Amino acid sequence: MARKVTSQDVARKAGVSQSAVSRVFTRGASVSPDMAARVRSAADELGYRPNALARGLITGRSRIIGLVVAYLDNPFYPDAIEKLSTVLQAQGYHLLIFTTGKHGIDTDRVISELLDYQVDGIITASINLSGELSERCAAAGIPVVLFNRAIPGSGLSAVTSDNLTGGRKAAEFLLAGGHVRIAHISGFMDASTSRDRLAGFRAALDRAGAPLHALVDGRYDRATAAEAARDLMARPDPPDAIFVANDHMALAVMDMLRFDLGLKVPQDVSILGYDDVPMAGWPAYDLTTLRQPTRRMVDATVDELMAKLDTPNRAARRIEIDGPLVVRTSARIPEGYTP
Amino acid sequence: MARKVTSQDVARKAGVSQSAVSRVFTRGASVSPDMAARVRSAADELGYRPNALARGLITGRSRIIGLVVAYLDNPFYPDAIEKLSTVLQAQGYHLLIFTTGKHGIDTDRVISELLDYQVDGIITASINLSGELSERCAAAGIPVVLFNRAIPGSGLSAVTSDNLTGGRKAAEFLLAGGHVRIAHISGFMDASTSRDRLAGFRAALDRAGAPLHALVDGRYDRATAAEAARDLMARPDPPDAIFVANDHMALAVMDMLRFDLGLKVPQDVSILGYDDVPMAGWPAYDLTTLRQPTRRMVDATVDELMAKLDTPNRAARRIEIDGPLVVRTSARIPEGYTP
DNA sequence: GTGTTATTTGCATAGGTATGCAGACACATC
DNA sequence: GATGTGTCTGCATACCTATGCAAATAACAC
Repeated sequence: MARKVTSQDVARKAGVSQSAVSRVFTRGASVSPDMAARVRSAADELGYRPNALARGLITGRSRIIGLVVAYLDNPFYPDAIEKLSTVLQAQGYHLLIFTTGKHGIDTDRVISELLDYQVDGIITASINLSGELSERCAAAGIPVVLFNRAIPGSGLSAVTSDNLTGGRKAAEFLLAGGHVRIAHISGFMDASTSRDRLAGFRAALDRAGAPLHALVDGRYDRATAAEAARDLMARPDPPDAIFVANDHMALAVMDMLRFDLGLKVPQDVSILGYDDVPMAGWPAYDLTTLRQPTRRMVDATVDELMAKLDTPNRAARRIEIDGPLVVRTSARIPEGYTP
Repeated sequence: MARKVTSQDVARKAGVSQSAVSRVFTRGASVSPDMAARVRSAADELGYRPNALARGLITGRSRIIGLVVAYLDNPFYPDAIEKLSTVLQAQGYHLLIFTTGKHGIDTDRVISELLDYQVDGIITASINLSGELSERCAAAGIPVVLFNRAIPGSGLSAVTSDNLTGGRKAAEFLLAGGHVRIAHISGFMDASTSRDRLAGFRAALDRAGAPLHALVDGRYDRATAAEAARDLMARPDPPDAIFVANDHMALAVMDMLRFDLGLKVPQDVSILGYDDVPMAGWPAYDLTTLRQPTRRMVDATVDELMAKLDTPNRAARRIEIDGPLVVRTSARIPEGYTP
């Protein structure tokens, strides 16, 4: 186990001071070309690289971003995380993962650990951290950006798709398709995402004078959503269309309808999802769904985080990114429909 | 932005030395109950927690594990990562993510960054890091465990399922089912995982005197695998069974067979996968597959890493975990089959 | 009382880097 | 030659915590 090579070692070898070595590796510092060359050659020879921990300690910037995530079984998140990591990496930041477990237990402990590592910023995904998150992070001066969720009144920046509009588009598409008993399987109601999708959906139905035929909470969980679908179809007046709050549940619903209940999609029931995860495009499902533009959401998240890092007291921003309805075959297509 | 509260502040407030504060937060250090109480109360009041960076700097242990990952679109990985993170978190470690991109570009840069952060250990997943990884990490004294891949002769510990046996079980099941033209769509051959699955598969066929009817490289990629399947079926003598090297590809193959070619699974072709990802159990696919026991693989990975942390010059271990064949309906079930 | 051992505490330093400050130097200007 | 301007460089210190060492205290036996 070779002893770690430090800037001292390099300095000695190059016959300069430790400060000089440091300056060579700090961009924006004043160094003569001659010295830079000497130092770099010595550093290469010894295999020296600055210690990120020591650097973070003194600069007060760790270049670590905490990512808090509850679960990864909805494939929307792995995709987003991969992109997040790549984009941040290109800017010299890295993601430190914190998992809260499905039921958001131990939020308190997670936040503490997050702060222990002196993270420069925090991104949360698939998660609802209570008010204490915002307070403690604000107290520590750490910027937070919520990804795919918003907490109104929390003073935290948030990036989502335009869920209200998405909900509206869903309703309009189903109405145009001539559906009359339109149901919704929602995500849990503590999530702004669920509330907004429902609100937009409901508003558009109202505007058309159509009732929301039924509303069930699917809790963003496959099993729950499948049960909800079974219950809906067992009613005396089953729906002829179901808007499901995300693809992950929508696929479970389709499985339930087709394989357990022997129904045809979309002939018997139209299904609409939300997210456009890769599987939605697979022929076995071919799910009509509202796309969340992951790429743009990720870029916006990182931009917002970087902006907050540069400008500490910047006001929180609420960023909503519009995504298209991706028409496939799981929902009846209105006559003469053009996108 | 509140100034950071340090052990000095706590010491002052509690009327003790900084060392005392440190000792209270270092388990195994000698402190009187009286002082511990005083310090803790002062710390709570000020909201003090030890700075992990400073601590890492002096102890030489950052409690950060680097996770190197190429891609997350195969759902086997998000699942594993979530579990890895949870298990490590319980032991006071956290995962710092490094993505290499699909084509393993920039491996060199990734390793450098990894070392910059003074990670205590490294776990790689879905990735083939060349010999330089092992060399540089060995030089720096950082333990490495490969997850779901092995590099023979590299001297690195590796945890996989028992791929040889898995391949064998696949062949035996297909043979018992009476198949005679048995093909394989493999992963890329740089991966030990692919090679072992194929080797086990081939060995069992040989032993039974059956030929491997066809072999194509699917590169662990959906599109490539689907094309491979199309090509196979376009031959004058198409296979009656295909063993696909992972579920991710197997599902694409099933889609291709059923929706593009109008074939029936398993009546026209039997399909076998590998992994048992959640989707394999969904009724739309109901894929017969070899389970990789994620939970046990993750536990073994973490155990091995911790062991290497405790015993620096420990010999590398190669851990293979047996998983069952999960029989569903995508492959013909042999007469009188019992598991 | 002395002596012995165990426990607790503070002092001082180390760990690896960044940076304010002042000195050194070169060069130009008058 | 004196003064000013600008560029480099080294010194010394700070960031925050852990820990070896020695001093102080306590506990105990005789």
